[in-house]
Amino acid sequence: MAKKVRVRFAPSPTGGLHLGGVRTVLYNYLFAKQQGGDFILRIEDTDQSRYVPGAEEYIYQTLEWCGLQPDESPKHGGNVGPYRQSERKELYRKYAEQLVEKGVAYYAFDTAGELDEMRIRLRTETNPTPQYDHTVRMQMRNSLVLAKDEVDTLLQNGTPHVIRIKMPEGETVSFTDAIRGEVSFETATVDDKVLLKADGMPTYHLAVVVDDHLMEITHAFRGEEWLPSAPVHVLVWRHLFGEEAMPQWAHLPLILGPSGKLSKRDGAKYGFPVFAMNWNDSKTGELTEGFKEKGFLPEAFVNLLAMLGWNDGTEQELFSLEELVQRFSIEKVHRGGAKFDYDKAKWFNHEWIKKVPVEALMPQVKAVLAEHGVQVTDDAYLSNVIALVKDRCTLLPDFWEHSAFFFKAPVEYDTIAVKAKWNEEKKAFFHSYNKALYSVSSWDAATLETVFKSLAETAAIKPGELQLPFRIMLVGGKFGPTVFNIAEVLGKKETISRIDAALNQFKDLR
RNA sequence: GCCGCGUUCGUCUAAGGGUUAGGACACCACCCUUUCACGGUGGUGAUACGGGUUCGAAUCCCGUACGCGGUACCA
Repeated sequence: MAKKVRVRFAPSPTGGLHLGGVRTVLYNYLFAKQQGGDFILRIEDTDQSRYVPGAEEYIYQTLEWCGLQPDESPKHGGNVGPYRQSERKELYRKYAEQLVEKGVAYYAFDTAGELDEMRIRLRTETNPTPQYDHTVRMQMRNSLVLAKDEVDTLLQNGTPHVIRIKMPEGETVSFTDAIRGEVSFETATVDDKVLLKADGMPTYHLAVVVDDHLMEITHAFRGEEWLPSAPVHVLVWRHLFGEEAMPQWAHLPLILGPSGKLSKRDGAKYGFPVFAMNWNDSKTGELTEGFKEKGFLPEAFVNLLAMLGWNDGTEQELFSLEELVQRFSIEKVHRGGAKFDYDKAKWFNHEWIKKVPVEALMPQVKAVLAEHGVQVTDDAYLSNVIALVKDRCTLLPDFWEHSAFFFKAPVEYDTIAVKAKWNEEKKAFFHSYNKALYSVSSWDAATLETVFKSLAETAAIKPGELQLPFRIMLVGGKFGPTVFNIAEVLGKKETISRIDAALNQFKDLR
């Protein structure tokens, strides 16, 4: 029987989650749920200097907003915790030392200064960034060159040191990536990466292997930026737990901005968000806008992210999270990076606003209106309004522009537009229409239109000539849904009062 | 520099030896609508380049170019 599928998303809490990060979460989540497996959130906070307060909480909130809840995490608990690497610190050293004993890793006592010195000394035109690798390690201060008793003394004296992996020289390390197929590296081209830092914390390279093993991770999906260090991870797996126990790797393509790599700067420059939610950096005081606050629906956000680098082979583009869980396949994820297109993103949101039921939009539309000082008390009224205008809204804040007149009677009118069509006959028509409205049998768009048209006929005016003035009376300008629908939603009292008010405004028009 | 990964309309992508290279966004035109949108119909528009393999190549192989990533006691 196959092992239960377990995947993880392992961010470091250093800031907001951008598009690529959330998409990595999404693909992990989709795969786990489809396979009936577990989705684990592990916090990789091994670099204390980069830790940003609030970043972890931000991650939970983002996942919650997107509907991608982990089964296990520092917050949700689980059987293989702790899920924060800083709290697992003590457990990594023994694995690193195990590697030293096997002769595949070594102690290195070089100071930061000595490292710098080496990099400067060896720097040439054709080798601008010398690495700590097989060509230089024998010139450095480490347990490979120092006598054993000297090393022991240094260790006993608590001399600061790291543990580095000893990359073999003439070997080819290869593995199968679920997206890219067989990938291979010459070990001689990879440097002796630090596995355990001087402060006792593991680097990513050690922690990812140890934790994936201890947490029984079966599939490891991560960004393509990790591909170059994959051979290190394969080797650590081989020596610690056996390569056959290694998770199935998949390196996801990167999401690019309009000018290459996607950055916060792109967002500022091109006017679109790159983070899932607003991120307020406590260090810089800088606010980076999020998709949520920009007015995206989580359904749309998830949908557009899923389609950025994956497609099921059909022409379907609109998928709910449930459908994605059903249809997702890691093999169909693309190899190439995808440039993010904000226009397309907005299209997804528009489609989802149209698709989602009115009730689901109520709280969010209320919030939008509240920002403009409108407190909605009548839910039934709001629901009618939303039903009438939702198809016209691309982002949530658009609801204001498209429905403000339902909550505030016009104060200014597009009199220029009225003027062209205004005369005494029409004025008379509206007086009589308004009168008729008092006693109309049923207040619905169809009836209002019938009465409107029959009165127009009596007055011998083409209804079309009257609709524009009517519209302007109700909303103030040349916009909005069908005018009779507006009147229906507005209600009898309000409609009549708006006609009166407008007639009063138009009386000097000539 | 070196290592790795990529490359189909402007963008996201389909087609994985035989298709007039399909769809979506954006753009343009027309239609609908006596408002503004939505919507509908149609259009412009792509296999990076050069070799090879093959009866036949977007698809397989090699090279080149370009892009991206990595090259930290960061993840």
